[in-house]
Amino acid sequence: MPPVARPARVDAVRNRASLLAAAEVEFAERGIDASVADIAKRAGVVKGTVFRHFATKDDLVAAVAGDRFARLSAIAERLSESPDPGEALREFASATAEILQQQGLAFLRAASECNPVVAESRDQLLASADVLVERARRDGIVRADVTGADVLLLTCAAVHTVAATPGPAPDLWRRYLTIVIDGLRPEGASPLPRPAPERF
Amino acid sequence: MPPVARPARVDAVRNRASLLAAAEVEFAERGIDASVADIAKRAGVVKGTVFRHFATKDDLVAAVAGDRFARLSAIAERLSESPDPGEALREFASATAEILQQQGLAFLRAASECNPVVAESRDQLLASADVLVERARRDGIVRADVTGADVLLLTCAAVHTVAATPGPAPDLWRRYLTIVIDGLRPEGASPLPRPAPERF
Amino acid sequence: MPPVARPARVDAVRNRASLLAAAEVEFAERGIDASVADIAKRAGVVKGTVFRHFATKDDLVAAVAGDRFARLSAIAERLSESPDPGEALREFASATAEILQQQGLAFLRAASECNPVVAESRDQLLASADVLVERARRDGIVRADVTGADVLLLTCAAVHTVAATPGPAPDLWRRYLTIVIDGLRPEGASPLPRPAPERF
Amino acid sequence: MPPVARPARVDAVRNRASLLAAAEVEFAERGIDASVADIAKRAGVVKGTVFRHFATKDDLVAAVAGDRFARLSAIAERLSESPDPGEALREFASATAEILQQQGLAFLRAASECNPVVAESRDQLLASADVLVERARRDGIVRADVTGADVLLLTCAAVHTVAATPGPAPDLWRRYLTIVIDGLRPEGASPLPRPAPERF
DNA sequence: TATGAATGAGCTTTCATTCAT
DNA sequence: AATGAATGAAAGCTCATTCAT
Repeated sequence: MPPVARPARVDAVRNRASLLAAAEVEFAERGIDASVADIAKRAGVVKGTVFRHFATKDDLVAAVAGDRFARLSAIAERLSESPDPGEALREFASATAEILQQQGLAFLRAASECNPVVAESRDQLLASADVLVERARRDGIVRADVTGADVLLLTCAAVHTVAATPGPAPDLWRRYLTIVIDGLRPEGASPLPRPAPERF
Repeated sequence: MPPVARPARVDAVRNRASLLAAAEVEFAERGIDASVADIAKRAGVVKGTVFRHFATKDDLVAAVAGDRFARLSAIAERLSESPDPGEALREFASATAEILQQQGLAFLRAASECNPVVAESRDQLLASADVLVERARRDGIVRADVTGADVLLLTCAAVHTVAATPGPAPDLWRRYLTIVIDGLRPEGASPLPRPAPERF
Repeated sequence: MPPVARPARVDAVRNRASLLAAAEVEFAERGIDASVADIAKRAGVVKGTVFRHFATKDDLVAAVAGDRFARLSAIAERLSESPDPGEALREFASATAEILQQQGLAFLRAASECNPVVAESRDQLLASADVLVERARRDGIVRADVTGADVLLLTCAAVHTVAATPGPAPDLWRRYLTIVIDGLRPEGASPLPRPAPERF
Repeated sequence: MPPVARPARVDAVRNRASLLAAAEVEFAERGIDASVADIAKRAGVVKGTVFRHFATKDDLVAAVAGDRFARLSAIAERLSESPDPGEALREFASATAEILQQQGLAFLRAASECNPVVAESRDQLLASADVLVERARRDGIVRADVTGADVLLLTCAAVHTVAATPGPAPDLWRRYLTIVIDGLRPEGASPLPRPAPERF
């Protein structure tokens, strides 16, 4: 029974939370190149503490990015029980776009690329998306040869246009997501030249 | 027979070409953060030589990126006299995608953002795109509320999906460009929620 | 008995002191162009450590130079209450010369030129010198048209002769300071062709 | 008898002269750190040509500095036959100051320090100064224990004050040279604490 | 002999990571 | 568990000097 034991844990938990919150903001603002020092400063701790909680910067990236993917998976799961498959798919794409736009698409991509833990979260999301697309396809709302990966990639693509535009129009993706979803309609669809990717 | 002809320094010309080629590859692979040292190494010269040919790293970026935009503008100009406006637009989008995919989209964007010369090349391209879209619109091939900026952004977006996919499928963009262009058809088009951006 | 006392990082304090000492020597020997790498090597730390203690090279310059000027101002203030104004002025000039000689005149000048904080220290010294000269003038010890700036400049000048001489005669300035101060006597003084500078 | 021989020499001579002139200006303006590239540009040649005429930058420094010392030696020699020794000494000091001020004292010092050829020119000047001082001393115009080196060093010192002053007062040295020469009068001279240096 | 490109060591500064306290 | 200093490997860029033409 150590006499001076527990309170330290409370600090640690609070610090970890502060760090994640700070990292989210910094990564969103500065991208994956945000410096550990700035994140520490925003969290109100020193640099060394960052590395106690996250052994490398990459681990911190993974924690932030993984959380986003997990959040999206949860949304997908909820929507998979919605009565209107078409609306569910549209909502899923919008929610995804919103989060991607908020956190920075480039950041999330960089994160998944070099981190297996994040990659796994992302794969889970992919599975959820497949379910939603399958339901919409059965209802004749989207063309037959479209997959969950297609929808996710196209959503990323629509979000990407925001970053490529100078002025502050954070929801410009809505314009392009509309066009893209129009492009998925079965009527008069052109044949697609390449197979859908299995992963992304 | 000029007795004091300028030999034009064969090696200098070769080095400049090597540097541009190396920079293209490095920028494509590593993005705009590719280091001058790596570019020099790939070109088979020392760092100092890079700075003889391009006074700053930014000048090198501009040379690579500017060239790509110029190439695209030339293509657009040629296509603007094609008899089939719909086919011309599709070809333009494909050519654009091909070059964007090859060079690295993120790099080109970063280059235009912090380099006024590159930005100008890009603006010229935008003007050319507007002409092509205008012709296609008059033919009823694309919906009325779509602009050159829209088409360029959507093409970038389609290309972006390649970078977001792991396996080596360099022309995956063809799949998504098809979907996107399908989405531009006038028939049954959903209303677009945000105005088109003026610049990009 | 504070349970969480600040150890004050003994090694950090030692490193900071080593750095200042090393910088003093290097700046004295090589002038303001002494490299940060050499200073670090002499202090027995790595380059990065220098920048932890002094964010820029300029800050290090300012720390070394500012300290010297502050030391001189303190001496001037003490001497301004001495009962013998003539002796006080001579002592001030000697003390100034000693410090200037030790630190390297060119370095101190360069430091004041490009660093506002150092410039302020120097201006304060100028004010102190004016007080001492004013008192000596009232006692008829120096000619009427001489100012604090004159005395400081002439002291710098006397010190400068040491640097201009090859052999190791670090206090050669004493010889020339004597001549210069003799030149300030009121008796038989030649008219001075240019006004005294306001600053230096 | 080479058929295409001489004209080249004319070019070479002209280039050498241009280089010396350009170096004078650049060294005066930027000090000894003036870059070879800038000197070449001002002279209208390329960098490589500089090194054909002067094997190292140091040699170029030596050529410029040596010329100045030679010019001063010539003046001293002429003045050593003047009927008024006091006036001759004053004129010599003024001429010296003028040239030192024009060329940059720090530059000339740096030049003599690391270049034996310049050092020799300087030694010759020292001998000339000794003659002038000896004559003035015999006339009772300067104190007995003063040497040519003293006068040169004090002249340098007076000039040094110009560089140490911010505003553009290029002949401020006249003020301090007056004070310094007043300080050399035999009447009421304080004893000098250190022997005169043999070289400088 | 002149050219101007290539070289390579040097500079200040940044940053992820390690480690003594 | 937290601190904050030390580390060392980058980075972009400059410049005296060498060398092929």
